[in-house]
Amino acid sequence: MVDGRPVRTGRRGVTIHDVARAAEVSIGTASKALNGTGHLRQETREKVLAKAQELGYRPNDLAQSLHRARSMTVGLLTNDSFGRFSFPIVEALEQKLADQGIAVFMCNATDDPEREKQHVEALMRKRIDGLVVTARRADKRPPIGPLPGVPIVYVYSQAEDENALCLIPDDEGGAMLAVQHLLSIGRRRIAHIAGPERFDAVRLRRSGYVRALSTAGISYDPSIYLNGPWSETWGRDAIAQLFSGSGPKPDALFCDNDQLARGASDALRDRGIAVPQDVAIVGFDNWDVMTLAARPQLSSIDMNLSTLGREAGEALIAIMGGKPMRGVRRLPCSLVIRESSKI
Amino acid sequence: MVDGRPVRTGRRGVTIHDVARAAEVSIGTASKALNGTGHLRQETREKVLAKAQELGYRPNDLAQSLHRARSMTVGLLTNDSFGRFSFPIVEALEQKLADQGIAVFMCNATDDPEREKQHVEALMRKRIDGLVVTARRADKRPPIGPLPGVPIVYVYSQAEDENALCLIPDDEGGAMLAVQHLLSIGRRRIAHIAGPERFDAVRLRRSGYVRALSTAGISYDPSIYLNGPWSETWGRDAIAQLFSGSGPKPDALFCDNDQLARGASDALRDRGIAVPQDVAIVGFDNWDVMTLAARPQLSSIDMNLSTLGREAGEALIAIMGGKPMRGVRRLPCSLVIRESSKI
DNA sequence: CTGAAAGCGCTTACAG
DNA sequence: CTGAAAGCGCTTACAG
Repeated sequence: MVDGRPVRTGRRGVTIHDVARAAEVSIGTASKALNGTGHLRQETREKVLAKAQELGYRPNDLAQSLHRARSMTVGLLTNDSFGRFSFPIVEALEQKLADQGIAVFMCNATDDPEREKQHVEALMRKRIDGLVVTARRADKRPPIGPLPGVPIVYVYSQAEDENALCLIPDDEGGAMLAVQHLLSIGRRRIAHIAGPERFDAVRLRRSGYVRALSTAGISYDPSIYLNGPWSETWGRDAIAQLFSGSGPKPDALFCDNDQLARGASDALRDRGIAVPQDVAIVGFDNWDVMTLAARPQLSSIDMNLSTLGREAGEALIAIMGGKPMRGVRRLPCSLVIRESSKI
Repeated sequence: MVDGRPVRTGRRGVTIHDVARAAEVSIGTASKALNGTGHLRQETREKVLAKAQELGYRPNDLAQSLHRARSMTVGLLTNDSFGRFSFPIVEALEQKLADQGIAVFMCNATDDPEREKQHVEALMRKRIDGLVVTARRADKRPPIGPLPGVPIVYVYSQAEDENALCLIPDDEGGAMLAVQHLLSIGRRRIAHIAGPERFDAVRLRRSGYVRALSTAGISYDPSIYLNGPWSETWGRDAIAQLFSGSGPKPDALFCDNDQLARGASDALRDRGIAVPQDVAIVGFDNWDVMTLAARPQLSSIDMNLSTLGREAGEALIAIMGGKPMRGVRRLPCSLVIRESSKI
């Protein structure tokens, strides 16, 4: 009890009023003590803190946000049916933001523009401070914004939005890494088992493949560049195409993902062709489920999705802090060498 | 302009004051019109709505939540490094909640108890209405709560918390489905390539395997029950163990996941043993990346993770609505038959 | 050093 | 049918 009134904590939980009453100060003073602001006697400050602790006081972020310009929340809009790619991005992003005391609303629109619109609307009502958009897409996506006062960062997704920042892997550079590596181990006839051409990434990787070859003085041979779906099955079928004819056979494969590489590797094994002795292989994604299970284990290009997520978080924080950023930023991939391309 | 004052929308966006001023009513009336509450003249209501639309008014959920008992947000705490399992759950859960106008805060604690504690603390300050905890774990996890006033649902995760609701797949039933199916196609010597024994799920599946066999009058033979890691490599190694000796060979395999099944299938192929003619296979997880790429495609047990996520959402909504639920609920798995166990 | 008061954006009895 | 006022839980000038 304090001055006759019980120190009650209403049905709705303990508020700053309860703390102030218990510490026998005004709520203004309690607020200052709790936030470490203003000039207070050390004694007062400690008393308030002690009472708050005792009562199990938890400040109400909703009330705070009403004053501060910022809600300390951001939205994360995803469209990815391939959770596999977004997961590392989202994980790193969330961690980065959580470290700064920023909470993340997750919204999955599963490629439905109507759901997407509703999500954005709901996020705006929640007064998010920023928005991250991620999605595996064949090509550029329509822009979300502009959202008055809310910066947008696209990650692993590119929008036709010149005012936003886009962070994506450097697909062309990644492909060059792969091909240069194969060249460096002495391969000269490098086939490219590619994904569907409608993907931006596929076209960029093709371009990297061609550039790396031409830099080495090797001209592009369309007969060993093959497009197909993103599956192991297509990887196996591609081997059938490449090795059935009577022409010269490839001595290396660059594959647009690890499933293609795995399929190709299995098909070569079936034909008694040795990897990497007869044919070296480099895949893309560095997906351990594939690379480590294949025999031999597969070299691969890593898109560094965690880095991408982390940098997206850092960029968003910077933008929210008043430092505008825009344009497309391509982050480097890296090469992970395993048995399939050693020696 | 209205009565001399410009209809300005402050730096912080347009508020209900702006709408009220534009519609020439009080903010109380504006509020009622906007919410469809109270008794208003049709004309007034429409005028307010029109002005709100015109000004691009978006109600501030933060302010609303201060009044209503509910913030219309829930927390989602994950600990899953295998994003693969949580993704379908989380996706279905989020969709279910979004349909009810409930937003989801994503928190990944990546198995760090300290991070987990901070996340929970942050969520409480955000005044979440509920919490969902998900994680792939070997065994029961320590309880999060109790959290005053905040119901908790564990999904794909079990806690030593008798006051909470836990939703998990019926592993034992799933295993029985698999084995009964193999029995139904005439197999009698069914090996079980299992995961690590420290997993609750592994012990339960073993029990389902044993029960299904014994119901069919077949006694459990420990020499064809093998534990190992969750990898394709172990699946292949297990085949070496099972088929190298001189004893009778299995005519079917039940594998604790699809990677094991895939590895086993590849190893059988290498030995010239035909699937399903010589050995039929059923895996677990129904993970298309594995089941569809294997030759032949793999039958598998589906844990119906989307259903699990959806039901977790429904349960949480029900509990938040005042209908308490507790205890462990095991949801049925289903069998998906493919070439590896046909005929 | 501390408190009273206004205000963040909204809702909801309560009068009229 | 509409408005004035109190209040949700907190912060922040402004006085004293």
